[in-house]
Amino acid sequence: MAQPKTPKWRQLADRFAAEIRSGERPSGSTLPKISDLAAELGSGSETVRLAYRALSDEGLVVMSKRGGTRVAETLVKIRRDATFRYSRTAREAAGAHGAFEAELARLGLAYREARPTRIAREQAPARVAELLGVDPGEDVLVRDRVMCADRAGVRSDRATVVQLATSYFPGELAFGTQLEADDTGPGGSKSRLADLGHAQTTITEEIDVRAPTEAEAGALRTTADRPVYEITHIGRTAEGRVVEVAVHVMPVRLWRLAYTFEVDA
Amino acid sequence: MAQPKTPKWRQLADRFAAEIRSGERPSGSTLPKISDLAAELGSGSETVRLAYRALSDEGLVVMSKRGGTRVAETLVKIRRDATFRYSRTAREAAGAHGAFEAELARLGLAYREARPTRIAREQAPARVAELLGVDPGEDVLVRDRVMCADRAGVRSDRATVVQLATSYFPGELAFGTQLEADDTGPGGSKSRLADLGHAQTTITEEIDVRAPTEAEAGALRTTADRPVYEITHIGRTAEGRVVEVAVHVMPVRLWRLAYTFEVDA
DNA sequence: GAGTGGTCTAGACCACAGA
DNA sequence: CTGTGGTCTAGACCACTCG
Repeated sequence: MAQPKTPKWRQLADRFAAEIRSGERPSGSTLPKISDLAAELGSGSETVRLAYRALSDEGLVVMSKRGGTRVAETLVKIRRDATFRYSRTAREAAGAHGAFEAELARLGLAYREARPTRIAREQAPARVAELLGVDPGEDVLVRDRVMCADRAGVRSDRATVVQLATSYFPGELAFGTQLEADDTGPGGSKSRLADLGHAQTTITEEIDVRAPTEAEAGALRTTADRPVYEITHIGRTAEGRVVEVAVHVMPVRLWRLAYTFEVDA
Repeated sequence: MAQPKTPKWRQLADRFAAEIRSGERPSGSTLPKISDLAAELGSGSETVRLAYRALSDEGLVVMSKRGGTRVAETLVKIRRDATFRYSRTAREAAGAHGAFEAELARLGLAYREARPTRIAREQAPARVAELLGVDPGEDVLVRDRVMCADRAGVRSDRATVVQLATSYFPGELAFGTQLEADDTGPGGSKSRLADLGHAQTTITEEIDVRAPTEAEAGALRTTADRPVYEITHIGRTAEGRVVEVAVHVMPVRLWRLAYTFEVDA
């Protein structure tokens, strides 16, 4: 039976993972620095780094350039439940980012945006333009957010960036409406779109995992070799018209996704 | 603005990706072998390997130990639409794996199982037992499949393993029924469960991305550093009882996922 | 500014799959 | 069996970031 040998870095990562999960290495404690551990084990530093990187991808440790490698404070991934998130009642119940904020709060984290939402009229990427059914050269409304989660009292420039979210709306529907305002009010842009007579009733989300672009890696403070989710969210009205396309990019190591739906028996 | 320098291996990967997508390097053509290219570029072999690995993760090339590195025959990922997949009509329309087979056919691939479905009465993993609401020590019905996709005329031991699928059913419902048969008939196990009065009406799927276990890496013919999707599928009856939990493990590089659902406006 | 992880080279050796 | 990719060491140098 094709059973490849377990690489040494994997074994090392598994050993540390066990120590972390057993509580032997508590949250916040520092792991040996790469060069020291390599010397101690008689391994190359690259081997140790691969082990640490695997732990980082699993969300067990956080690596930083000066601070060394530490056991993560939050050992569980953020859960994103796409189904309930988008019902109007849920959206308007607890503020604009209700479901998301509640989920973060459960992990002891606070939601924040890294900078004000960027609102612009510009061309959409080709794939988005096609989905929206607009001409590739035509301007659409773009709302672009950088979403963070901090532990209380953490300096803002050290916060964890958890998601990049860019929404696209057809100009015909959105220009000159409250969708161009900084604050879109209770329930957010989806509720305003509904108020304008373009309520989204059918949502399709496509999930892909890929390497981040250079810009994404920078914004998410991750590296080119750590994969990200790319979720393309497509909102359709009852008539089947696409009124919103949103692209969410988020590091795989921070998130777990969930979908609930009904089927005919 | 934090803009990390693009690593050399990324630049090299991007160059090849462009050449592949432009058609300059046609499907099936062989890339220079790692050691040659490294010598030609004056780089270390590891750098070239990282570039090739990134291309492989993106599904653009296939690396094999003797055959070298070739441009992939199938440049698109397999799409898995979870929503339509599970309606009874869709399931029974085109054979047991209707939606999946149709999707593969669109890519010029044929569906096959690597070995007969393994059917056993045994303990479920702790997490699954909890979801099913059975005692951790209690036996449940396990159906375990290894799913492949081949191009026509490919030797069976060379086929691409695309998914490991393990379903768990409470013994109380499943033991002694057709769910233990090799062939569960039209519509598969979900339809049989429905015939027994336990139709699934609400489906929850949780998606995670993680490193494969050693056994999974072997079965999927992938390596420990390439991530896999782990989809936990939970089927509930109208009364809210969990009657099936299935765990699907599949290489991230081969798949793209899609969900469609209705929301209240 | 100092110290950490990150990238890269150079090259030995290993393990697996294909001709 | 042979040649390919895969793993690993050793060590130089780079770049980021936190104190």
